[in-house]
Amino acid sequence: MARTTRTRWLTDAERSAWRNLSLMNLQLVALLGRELAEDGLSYQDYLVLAELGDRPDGTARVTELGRRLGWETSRVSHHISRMETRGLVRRTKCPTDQRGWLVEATDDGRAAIEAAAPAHVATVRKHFVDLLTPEQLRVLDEVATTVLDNLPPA
Amino acid sequence: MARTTRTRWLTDAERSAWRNLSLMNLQLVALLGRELAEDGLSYQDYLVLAELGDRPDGTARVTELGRRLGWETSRVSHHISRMETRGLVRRTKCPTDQRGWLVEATDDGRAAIEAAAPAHVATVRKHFVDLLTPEQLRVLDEVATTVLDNLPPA
DNA sequence: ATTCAATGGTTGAAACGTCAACAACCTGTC
DNA sequence: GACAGGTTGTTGACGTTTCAACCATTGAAT
Repeated sequence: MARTTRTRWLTDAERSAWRNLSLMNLQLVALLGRELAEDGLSYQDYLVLAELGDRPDGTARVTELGRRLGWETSRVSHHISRMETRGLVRRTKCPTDQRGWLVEATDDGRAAIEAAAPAHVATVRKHFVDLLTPEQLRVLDEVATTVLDNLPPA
Repeated sequence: MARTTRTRWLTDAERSAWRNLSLMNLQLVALLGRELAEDGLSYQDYLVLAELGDRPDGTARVTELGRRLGWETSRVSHHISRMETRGLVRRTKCPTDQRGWLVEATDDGRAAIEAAAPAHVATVRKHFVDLLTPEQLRVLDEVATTVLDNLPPA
């Protein structure tokens, strides 16, 4: 920003919105994580397994997982390694690109997310979705999309 | 949830809202963190220093900091220790409760956040606040407050 | 005064995330 | 076909976060 421009500080309403939204996210994720722990999964495990489950062939490239989850590639790689150690997922060489790997859930992985999903979804409903009107949900999605579309390319 | 109740899965709109909101938060925090790194602070450092700066006497109890930031006490303790090592904050025994500590920013800490704040706020504006209408911000705050108020006590 | 549950905070170990460096492969161009 | 530059993913080091165990102090009840 230009040195000569005086900083436009945030108004109380602006600060409050950003702060409360962050706090909300933090607390919800923490809650969901504690819940999932009872089923032997972390929230991150759940996200990965859910993403794999969404795909027609049940596999995803490492980079693609990263893009979907908003994780750096390195983070994906480390996390997949840990999940692999625990027998939740498996890596196979990508047939069409020799640099790449396909990640897929093992039977144990599929069983784990199937066991955890109902309680997880129920919690998302109880503490988030069902507290809001369709209109509020629409605005949230709209806002998030707007912000995401305006992020710097990197 | 009752075993007999069939799971009400999320609709696409509900999934999208939750997913995009989380993604938005993740990306914004990452962006702000990279920004602040140029001024030698992490996003977490910034939050702590900002919170201290908000207080009339410039001090806060460890637990109080945790409540405001949504951090577990242990996390606060560890983080304050690291910041103390770097000379950004200082602990003093709480005069009214011998168990407690008061955290306060050092001169270096105050200088650091003052140096970082303008660019930080500008980024929050550019990539969040200024992209949204007052009405959208109002809904965000309203939603976050609703959700936070309905969290389980723990 | 003594006990006892609750609170405030710290610690160490383990899981997690980021960063920079790197190796392997792909793609286009000459 | 060889080179240049970009892409894919891994690794190790290091900082961060969680979890459980723990100690000291407080406040309330007896």
